[in-house]
Amino acid sequence: MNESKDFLRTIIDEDLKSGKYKEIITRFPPEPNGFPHIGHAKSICINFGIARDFEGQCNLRMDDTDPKKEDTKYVEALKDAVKWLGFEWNTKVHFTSDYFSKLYDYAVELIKIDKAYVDSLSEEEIRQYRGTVTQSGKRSKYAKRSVEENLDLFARMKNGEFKDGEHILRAKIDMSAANMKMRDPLLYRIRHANHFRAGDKWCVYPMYDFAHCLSDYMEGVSHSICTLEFENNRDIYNWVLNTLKLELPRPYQYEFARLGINYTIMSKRKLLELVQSGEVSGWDDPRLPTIAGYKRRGYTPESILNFCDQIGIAKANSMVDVSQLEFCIRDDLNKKVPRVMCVLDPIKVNIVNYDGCEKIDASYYPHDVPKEGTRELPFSKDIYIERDDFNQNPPKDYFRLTPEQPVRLKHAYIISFKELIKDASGNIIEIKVNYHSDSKSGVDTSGIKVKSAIQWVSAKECKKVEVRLYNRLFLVENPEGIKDINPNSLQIIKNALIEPAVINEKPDERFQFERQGYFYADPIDYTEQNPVFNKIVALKDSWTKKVKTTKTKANKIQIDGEAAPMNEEQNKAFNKYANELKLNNELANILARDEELSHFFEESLSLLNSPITLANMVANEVARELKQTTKLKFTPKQIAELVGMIDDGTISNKIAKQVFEEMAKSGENPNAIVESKGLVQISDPSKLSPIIDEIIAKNPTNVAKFKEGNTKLLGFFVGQVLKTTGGKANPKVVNELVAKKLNE
RNA sequence: UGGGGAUUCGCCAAGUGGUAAGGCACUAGCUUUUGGUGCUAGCAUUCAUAGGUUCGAAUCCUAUAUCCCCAUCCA
Repeated sequence: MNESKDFLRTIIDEDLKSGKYKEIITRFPPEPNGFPHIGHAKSICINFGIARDFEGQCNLRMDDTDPKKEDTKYVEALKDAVKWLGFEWNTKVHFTSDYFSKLYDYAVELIKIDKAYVDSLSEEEIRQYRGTVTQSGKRSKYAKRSVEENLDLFARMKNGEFKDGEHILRAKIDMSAANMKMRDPLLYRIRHANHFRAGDKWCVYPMYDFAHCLSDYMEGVSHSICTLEFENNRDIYNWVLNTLKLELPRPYQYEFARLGINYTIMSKRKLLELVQSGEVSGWDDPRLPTIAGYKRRGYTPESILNFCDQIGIAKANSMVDVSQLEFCIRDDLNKKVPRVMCVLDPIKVNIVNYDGCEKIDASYYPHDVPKEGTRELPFSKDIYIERDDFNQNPPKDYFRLTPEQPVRLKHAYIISFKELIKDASGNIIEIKVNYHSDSKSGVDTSGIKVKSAIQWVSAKECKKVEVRLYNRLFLVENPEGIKDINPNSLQIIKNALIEPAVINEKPDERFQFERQGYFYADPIDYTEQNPVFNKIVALKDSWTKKVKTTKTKANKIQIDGEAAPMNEEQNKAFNKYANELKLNNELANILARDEELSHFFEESLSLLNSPITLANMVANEVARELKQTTKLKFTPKQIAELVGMIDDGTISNKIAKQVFEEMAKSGENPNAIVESKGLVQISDPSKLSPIIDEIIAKNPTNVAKFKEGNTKLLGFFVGQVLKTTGGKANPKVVNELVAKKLNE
């Protein structure tokens, strides 16, 4: 776990501390209309992880409000994913469809308080009436229907008296709301459809915005965590719960950025397209970012969990590099799985001076993996090695077998090149070599230095296996769909050769094929007759990577637009502030452009003739408060009082900010705050000196660093002094004193 | 275009007025019978840009730029 908390956990911490909730309840609320992918895994980790961390609970809830798209098989896939990742839901799986009758009652409630109405506009008309982002919409004439009529109509909608689309239940909010989502959102639609759980019982189905918040509420959810695209829906979420006047505690919605990974597609719609088009073999195709795909490919739940932990949770749209995921699976498997030898592209090697055969005892694990286990490796005259591990005309720094360079057969002997056998067209079909009988692994007395040890299998005893190599499914970083697909994303090797122990002993399901990567015995297609291995991920490879592209950092140039021109009145004010009062242009500009601020400023100026300090206070501090609240708790007079204390040296700017905050919160007079908290600043060097000396004595390493030229540390020392004096030390004086003392 | 979000290294991401965390990637060196692993070191005088406030700004103020979301009877 990271030491630092993400923003959600920070909020929850505060809510718990403030007593807003006694227990933390979250939920993972997928719609069962597709297979879960690694983006869902992120959400699962967040919701179940938070529940675990705060000793609360997380509900698994199927958000099944659209009977047209949902299906039981997706419910099962979702349950599998949660279980596979190692989380447990509380007692049972929840379904929004279980709440249909309660939801219906809430809708009736809304109608009764005249906050919902049955609209009978056509779909097209509804769209038109909604307006656009820049133009407000207009309300349907049906919004005027009486409560009784609405109640009657809604009941008849439920009873199936109308056709799909004939009527619709809407919230009565505001057709001119700037947030489009609040323009009388749809609550219930008529659907004569069979629901996979509710059957034919219902003819009306609730919309997401109505069902979700209430389902959360009914389950006692405290924190309803969803992705960024629901930010605009938060207003409806709150509106529904508030206008129904539900008892506290109630849930609140928080949004985080969904997961994006480069070279992969995460949209459920596009994933479905890939599956249906046959571009992949199914939802569990190992090239897919679905949980089922990763599982089939051989990823471990631990690696996915770790990945989710590493990428963090934030609100900025982001695209994680696949290498981060690959790191997680390598990192996990490195500690766990046996190393074995498999030759993917075999070339025959004949050891001319070796006769007979022998069994070599070889460890499954390298020296740095603290696990035990060995197998017997048959060795004989005829073996196979990887075609790439021999090179007749090696490039510089090639470590493997060449006509001049011997190589070690991993766990066995060193061999030296003797002769090449080629066919009529010049292709190498066999390499003849000599072995060094005194170079056996572990008891090597030959003194021969080799640069590497390569994998091999004995020709007679090795087993033929099928190996499926996966490359990234897409050619481009940000794929749009089938058009970007990598035609070589799957490579099947039918005749790979593997050492016999893997097949006979089956020491594990996952292996590292030495020097190649991690592989997984396919859980479905693997048979005794035709063993199949999926490549999970390649080992890191700093050899083939040596030919690397150099990247250049382009300096981005930003073109700044211009601020809107000032009107006549603003211009007049600006000139007055800049010329008469001698404010700097920035200050004059800020005040002149904001009517509220300029009024505030002029009023305070009439009480205290200190234009510059006042202007600073108003343009910076007052402006901030104005952004956050509509009604200020303090007056221009109080500001004048506060500025007066700065001007006469009673308090420093730093204290002034502290006092200001207090004043903004309580509305108390600055004088009173300063007095009650004893905030008068300390400017007397004789009082400050001992404190500074103490801090210098306590931080010898920082003093040394400072003397070596790290002048930034001056801020550190000043900060420490301010901290120990509770902000009361006069920073200017401290600054001078510290600088003097440090330079002594 | 109205509204809502976001912007800290190639990619994630801490940080909420007092020395710019960490991970991935990358680059060296050491170790290594995996060109793996491990270890060590190196990777942001600067936080989208420009101003302002402050002894001190990634953090506060102002303006600007760029990206994302919203006009499904989907969720």
